[in-house]
Amino acid sequence: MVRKTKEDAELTRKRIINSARAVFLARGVSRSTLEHIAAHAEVTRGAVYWHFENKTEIFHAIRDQVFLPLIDRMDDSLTLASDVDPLTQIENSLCVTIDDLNNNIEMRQTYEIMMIKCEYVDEFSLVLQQILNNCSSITGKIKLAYERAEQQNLLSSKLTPLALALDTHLFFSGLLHMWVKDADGTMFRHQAKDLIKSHINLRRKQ
Amino acid sequence: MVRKTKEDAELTRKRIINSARAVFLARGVSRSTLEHIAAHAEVTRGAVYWHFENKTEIFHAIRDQVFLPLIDRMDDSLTLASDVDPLTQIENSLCVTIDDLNNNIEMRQTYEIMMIKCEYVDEFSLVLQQILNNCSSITGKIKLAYERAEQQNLLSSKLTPLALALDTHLFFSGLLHMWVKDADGTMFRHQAKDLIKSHINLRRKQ
DNA sequence: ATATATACATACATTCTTGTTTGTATATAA
DNA sequence: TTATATACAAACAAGAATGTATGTATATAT
Repeated sequence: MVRKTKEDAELTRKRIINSARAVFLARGVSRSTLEHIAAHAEVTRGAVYWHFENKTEIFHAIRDQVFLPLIDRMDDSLTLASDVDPLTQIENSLCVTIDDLNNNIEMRQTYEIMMIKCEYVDEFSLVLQQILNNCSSITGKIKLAYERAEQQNLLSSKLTPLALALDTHLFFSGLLHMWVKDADGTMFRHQAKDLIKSHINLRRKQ
Repeated sequence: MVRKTKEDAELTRKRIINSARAVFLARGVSRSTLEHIAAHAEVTRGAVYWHFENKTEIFHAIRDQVFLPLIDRMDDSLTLASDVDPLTQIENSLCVTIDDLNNNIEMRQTYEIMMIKCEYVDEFSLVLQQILNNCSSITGKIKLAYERAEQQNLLSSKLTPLALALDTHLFFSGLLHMWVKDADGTMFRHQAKDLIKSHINLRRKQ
């Protein structure tokens, strides 16, 4: 029972990726073997080696599946014209990400893998650079929103839009890390949106 | 040349720990073998197995060496009576941690290992719980400082001390993560203290 | 209809890594 | 002074994990 149709093969590929995500999450990337992944996908390592060169390539496939679309959406929600004020726009874009984490299992698992089930050495260390690049990109978008807020006289503080954006970005970065670590949800997950609201309210005039 | 004196043995133990830190940093915890660590310490695995049961125990030794004293100091700088105002006290305690990271190589390397060179699965997953516990402890201390600031009418906002403390903690958590990832220092390390100042200034009246 | 490339499964060889066991020189206790 | 425990080194055994090589049934192209 071999030589499937192209659609079958593509399905196998996706099953391998999904299995790898589950295995990475349960055992960590390093301790996950291609045999584990293959077994979970109900194929042999032969199939895995056919579709991927090695474990690293599977890792990147998982990452790209979640993060490539994510960046675009983050961009959109901060850049697109909107009827709400810029501060609410920032608040919403952060909340949307939290919603995504809550609703999208693949995204939640991928975040967890990237944050606490992966060691950034050797082939993985270049991912760190990508993360830093995304950060400055996102910070830039937030800064633009704060500049609009400043023009509309919505800000309470004398901080520059850049300083506000960096502070917001660091806040959200910390929130995401804690969100992931707080698996039972009692400490951060249940109040994540409230924390975002407070963070933005701190900037609002009055 | 065996059977050293007790002082020699303790020295060997410390050399193993220091070597493990270096090896963990370079190769990640998972890819570091006891042979790597032993070779770096210029001993054999026999010595490693004499002093430690396995790699996990070395990991915890490294962690304890840095984090046990750290918690106390963080406590002190926030709780002890001081002549500066509470907001400056918070600011200083955060800056001190940044100074520590800059000056204390062991601490810097340990942070880097814990944050991006370790997978929190199996035996390591209970560390996550410890981290969360530390977080709520630190947040509690910051909250107390904000309460004093509120009593002294130093705060600009209508946020509760708890909300302010959580926001500060998440900000600092994000800053530490970015500080570690920003290895060349161009993005966060060089302006870490300014970011802290801005964060606190946002809370100051006027 | 036949040839070929595809999509795997199976088998093999090699390298790591670990844990344990054994050996041993020497501080140290008695 | 002798016995014993200490602080390792060295050797051993076993299992994992990886990559590759080989086999093969069947879509698909010609």
